[in-house]
Amino acid sequence: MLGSSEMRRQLLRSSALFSHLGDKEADAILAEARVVNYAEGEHIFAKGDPGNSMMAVLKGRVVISNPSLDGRQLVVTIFRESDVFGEIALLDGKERSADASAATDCELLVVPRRSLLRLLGQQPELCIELLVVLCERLRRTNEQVEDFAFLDLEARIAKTLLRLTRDEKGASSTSRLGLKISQRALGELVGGSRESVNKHLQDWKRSGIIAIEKGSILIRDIEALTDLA
Amino acid sequence: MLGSSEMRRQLLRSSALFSHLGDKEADAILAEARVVNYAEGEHIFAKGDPGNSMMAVLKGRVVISNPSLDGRQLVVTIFRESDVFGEIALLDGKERSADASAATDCELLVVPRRSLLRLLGQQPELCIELLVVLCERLRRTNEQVEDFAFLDLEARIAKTLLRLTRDEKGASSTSRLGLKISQRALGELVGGSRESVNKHLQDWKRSGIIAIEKGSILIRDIEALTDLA
DNA sequence: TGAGAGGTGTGAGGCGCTTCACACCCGGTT
DNA sequence: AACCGGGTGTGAAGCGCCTCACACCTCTCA
Repeated sequence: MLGSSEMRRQLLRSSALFSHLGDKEADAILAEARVVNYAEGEHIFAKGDPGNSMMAVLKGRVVISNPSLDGRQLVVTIFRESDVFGEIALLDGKERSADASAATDCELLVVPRRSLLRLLGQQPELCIELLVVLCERLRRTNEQVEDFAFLDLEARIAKTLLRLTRDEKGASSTSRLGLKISQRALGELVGGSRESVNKHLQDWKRSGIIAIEKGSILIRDIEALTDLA
Repeated sequence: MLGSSEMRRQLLRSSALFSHLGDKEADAILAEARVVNYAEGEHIFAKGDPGNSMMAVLKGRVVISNPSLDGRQLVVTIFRESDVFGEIALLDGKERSADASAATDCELLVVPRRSLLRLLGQQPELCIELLVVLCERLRRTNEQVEDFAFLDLEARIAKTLLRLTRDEKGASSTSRLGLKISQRALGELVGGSRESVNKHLQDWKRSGIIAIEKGSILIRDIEALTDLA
């Protein structure tokens, strides 16, 4: 469905998890995986669904979020090209632990549970690779707990602002540190209300730490932000 | 150092992670692991230390906690017999991500990094077992993030009170749901101040949900607590 | 052209939690 | 005996963040 088998292998290897795979191993996975497209805003899976597959992002952005009882959302992560997600439910066979939906139009490689489990048994390489992915995930989540426990809203906003710009501009090293995100979305990332986010941004604008233009945020003083976080 | 090799294998298999190992595999690990004792309150490792080993708890309790800049502590987990910890730093070769210290006198099996990595490559079984352990860890931590983001202090206290009693009395099914823990320690578990914890406990005492006697907490109305959480 | 939707800016009021301060009780130490 | 440290109970003051309420702006769409 996607050109020559060599091209398809390259596609697979673009994901961190599969990057070290040999041709044979790659083909084994590709034989059982499907490519699926989602439109912006579309629902991928919901917390509580049975988790019988794992996904790799080939193109676009995927938002992982947690719904609260009263309808609020906490955005836990945003995955992009070459990231893998949905491994947890797949590995332990339980329910999905969060919602996933498409932040932009996107293209996912879907690996079914049975296939991956079998491959894991056969390929220690892959298994260890997956261990590393889970470790990173765990470190990140631990840090999130810490942040909620110790940092106030201002510090959390500063921190995620810095993280977002690093992520964003990491590849395309645009000199200007701009960031296009709605304040409501920022609120869902840091676990705060839209209004509070706005107030802190205004404070920072007044102190010259950031500038706001045309719905995007420019960071003028990284030092100051780093101090706050 | 610990009797017959058969006894030592049994010891090793008492840990969830190693329970499915064959004799040969068990011996391979035992050949490279050491048993170490720590006294109550003793330091095991600190956040930031190089992480070149993994531990299995043979006896006693180990507290995993995160220090904040201003000296506060957040207790992340308490590990007990048959639990394994310290795998993260071991696997990715980075620093330890939290503090560990002995909550009671305890006995740990210490597996050095190099040994375990080699064994993982050779034993897909063990590798998958470890994946499952990490998944559980990840689910638990995700839930913690959720709790901090959505639940107020009262709900978090209720929840951990329930969890603690379940953990405690799970094995030794004492009919009475008592729990001996200082209110300060409870505060560190839920990310709140000792005073606030006290106030909620008092409220609950007045409503007959719990009783407090001789420094230990009796749960009288599990229903009510569950509702709060 | 006007209506509606979604993003932004801002003030008032209120609740939850922290910090500080202090009093009390108990067990161990000298 | 007097004393101390650690755990507990409680009130006052204050801050951070939330909710609510409302104004304004811009874009899209009929």
